[in-house]
This record gives sequence, C-alpha cells and structure tokens, in this order.
Amino acid sequence: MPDPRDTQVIEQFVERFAQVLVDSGMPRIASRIAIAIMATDEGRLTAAELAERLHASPAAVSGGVRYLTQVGIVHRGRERGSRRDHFTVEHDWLYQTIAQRDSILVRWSAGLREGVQAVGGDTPAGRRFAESVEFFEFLRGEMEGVLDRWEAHRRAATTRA
Amino acid sequence: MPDPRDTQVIEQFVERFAQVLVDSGMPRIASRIAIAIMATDEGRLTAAELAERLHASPAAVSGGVRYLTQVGIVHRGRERGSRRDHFTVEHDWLYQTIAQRDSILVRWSAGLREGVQAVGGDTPAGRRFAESVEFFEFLRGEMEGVLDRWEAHRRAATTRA
DNA sequence: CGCTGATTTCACAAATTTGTGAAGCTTCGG
DNA sequence: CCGAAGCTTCACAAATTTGTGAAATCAGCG
Repeated sequence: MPDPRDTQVIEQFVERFAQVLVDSGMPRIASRIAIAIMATDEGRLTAAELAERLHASPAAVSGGVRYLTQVGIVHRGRERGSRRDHFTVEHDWLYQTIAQRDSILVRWSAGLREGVQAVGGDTPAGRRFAESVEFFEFLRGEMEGVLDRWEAHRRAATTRA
Repeated sequence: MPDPRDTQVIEQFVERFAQVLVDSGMPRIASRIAIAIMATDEGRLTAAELAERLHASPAAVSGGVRYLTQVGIVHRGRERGSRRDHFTVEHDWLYQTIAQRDSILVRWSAGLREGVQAVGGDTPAGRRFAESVEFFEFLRGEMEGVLDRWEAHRRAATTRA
C-alpha cells in the first residue's frame, strides 16, 4: 500500500478543485489530471495510474495529457527501460496560468480598440470604449508590477528559509 | 435613419468582441447583448431592437437579458406609457467584471487550502499546495491595491478634464 | 525481428449548451 | 373590460463538448 493516506478524501478533493478550474475555463479531464498529479508526494503519475485514480479511460487520459503538454503544464517522461510514460506538473503551473491571464487583458484591450474604430472615436459610444481601453491598459501595466513583487516576495522567503 | 454609421462594421465588431468574452466564460447571447447596447450612442436598446440587430429570436434576447440583469450588468427600464422595455448597461461593467475576478482567486485559494488538508500539511504534496495558497493570497491583496490605484488614476483624470 | 505491454487514434455515444417557434401571460390604451 | 403589443416560458432541435471502446501504432526485450 504505497499511499497510507485516505485516498477517498484526496479523490474527493481532486474532483472538487477540478470543478473550480473547469469553471475558470480549463477542460475537465485536464484539470483532474493536473490536480491528481499535484496531489501525489512524488509529483508524478503514470498514464495507467491516472486512468485508475480518475476512473477514466486510457483514451481520455491520453487526450488530457496531450492538451496539458501542449500548454506546457505537464511534462512527459519515461524511465529508461520502461514502457510506461509518467507525467509531472510544472511546480509553478498555477502561477503560470495566472500570469498568462495577462494575454486575455490584451485581447479585451484590442477588442475594445476595434470598438472605438467601429463606432467612431468622436461619438459617445466611441468615448465609452476608449475609457475601457484605458482601464485595460492600466491593468496590464499593473500586472507586471504585481508579478515582480511576488517574485521578490518569494525570493526573500526562500532565501530566509 | 437613426444611425448614419456603418452598421455592417459595428455588427461585425459586436460579433468579434462577443467571441472574446465568450472565451472568457460569458454566455454567447449575453455577450452580444451587452456589447450591442454599449455600441449605441444612447447606451440603450429595446428588446425588439436587440432581436433585430443580433438576428436573434425574442426568446433568446429574453434569456440573455435575464442573465445580464441577474449578474447586475444591465438594467431594465420602461418609459411610462410604453409597453417596450429598454435595457442599459452599467457604464463600468467591464471594470466590475474584472473586479469580480477577485472572487475566483478566493475560490482557487480556498480549493488549494482544502488540498493541504486532504493530503496532510506535513507532506511534500501538502507543502506544494501551501505554497500556492500563499501565492493566491498575495495576489488577492495586490488586487485591492491595483483597483485603488485605478480609482485614483481615473479620479485625477476626470478632475483634470 | 517478432512478441507484448502501453499509448494513441478514430468513430461513435452521452450529456450539455444554445437558440427557436409557438403558446401563454401581462399590461397599456381605448 | 377588451384588443393587441410585447415579453416570457416551454418543449424541442441543432451544435458542441466529453468521454468510451476497439483497433492501430509504437517501443522495449528476448
């Protein structure tokens, strides 16, 4: 019995937190996979283990990890002499995910800018869109600062430890 | 002809930007409605006008505005002596939407905290979750500051104007 | 080199989401 | 009160999304 802890509780947690991520836009299987891996002490699971723990088919696991590797959240590995792949998650994948939210700010901003063009910059509607553009530009600038401060914060903490 | 501008261009913009919002999790019709209203100089449209401009059924419009009023993005109004409802969007609904992202940070944070409990705080996995909790708590604190600075920024700009 | 276990791919089934048409309800004007 | 405009509700159809089983493909080992 390699895991003396209450797998029941962990399984329930995985499902609950996965739902939170799903609500934030991540595909269901992908969320479950990422969290299941993160919840192991070794930080790694094989495809078969994932299928078992998630009660999902190998096909579903395959699709999920394909997505996750493409967006750079998990990495595929294989022990030499083994036929089993194992997967690990980036230790800071949640951080990365948030950092990439930055790109949605860019999309909103660009979209609104199109709006100014579409309705004309010298119209009430145009001015309304322009205001929003300003807000998103501001946000984007601030985001950088926030992440920098986090880096500093974390560096300070780990150095101290 | 109440709108001398190129409705073709505006319509296209509405659809494009709506897709951006959809990708961020807002229902399709709701996105289209909110943007269509925002793109008018008066900042208001009747249900019938919405149905026409969006090439959607009255039923779809009805469902969309129900959602939007529930989340507080649009308001329903009626001229006295008219049978037509008209809808307006909050001038700062995009700001509000971003501000409410704060609540997803809370959910992530809470979810991760559950994770610490589930796997045990004195395990490698537990420590991993705890680190992430710290990050999200940090973010939440920063978010407040950012929005405050925006308020100050905007107040300064409007005062100056 | 072929055997075998592991993973991926493909066609399809189940579940969700989204929008429609038609009927029903509400409310204003006479 | 009655007629009709306008909105909402309901049952259903179309389109998407998600996951499955089974066959195909790939990789290590003898």
